[in-house]
Amino acid sequence: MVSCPVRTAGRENGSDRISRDLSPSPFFPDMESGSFGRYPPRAGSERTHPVPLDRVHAVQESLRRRVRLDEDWRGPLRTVCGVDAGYSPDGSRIRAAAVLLDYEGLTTRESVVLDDDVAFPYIPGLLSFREAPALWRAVRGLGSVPDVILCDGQGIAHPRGFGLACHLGVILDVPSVGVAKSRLVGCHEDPAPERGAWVPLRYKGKMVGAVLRTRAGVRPVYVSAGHRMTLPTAIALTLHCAPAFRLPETTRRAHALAAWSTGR
DNA sequence: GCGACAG
DNA sequence: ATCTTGTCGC
Repeated sequence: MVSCPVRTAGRENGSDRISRDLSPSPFFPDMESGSFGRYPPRAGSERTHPVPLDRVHAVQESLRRRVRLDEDWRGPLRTVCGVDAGYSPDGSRIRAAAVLLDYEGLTTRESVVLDDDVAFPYIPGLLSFREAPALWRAVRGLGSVPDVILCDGQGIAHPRGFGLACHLGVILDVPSVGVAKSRLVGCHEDPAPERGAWVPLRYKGKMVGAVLRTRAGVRPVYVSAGHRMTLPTAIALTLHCAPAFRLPETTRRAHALAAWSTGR
């Protein structure tokens, strides 16, 4: 892949902000960047195309066929990547952050932060079309390919079995896990109050994920496999990455970098 | 028709 | 997601 000039900026948290290869994602053939306009529409008379749900759903169904729900570890995990997105106050710009941590110790190795125009509205079930393009660029800007990516959103616990974690995992072909803060679909009981307790998240008669307690007495998180992943491994990874707080360190650090109020 | 609805 | 400080409780 052709790489753009290496750009380094900022030094917040002592983290690198290196951005390589800022090319746009090629995974939206029918919907090149801007085909829906920018969101929200700029004051004046900028037109935004209505989202053709049938076509977008078709793209999800198509990509869903590439999801693999088995593991493919090439040895022990060495790195875990956290990704998250934040928005400008007026909602017109999206900031994507990718942070690479050492799996053991969870120390930060490097991070990439970049901004882009928002080109898709927020629609439950279509979050990945709004955030994946920018997150994809951020992850590809890292100096090395992560062994696994933890996403702030659902994996297969999704209306069409293709949440943000699946989308990112597939287009990057990297194992991924979805760790969402709230439920999108499915039913479940309350997991026991202790850390590590979990109950199945069921949807349409299938177990699509787990409602996992990462911290005693605190609201659980919704874990589901994204790509090249199994639920047991997803749960173990989540617990490993969330040793002290409700959310995984991966997500917490990516969030700190992507939050608009902080940073730039 | 009436809710629900990742971030 | 974002607008926003202190405050009640373990």
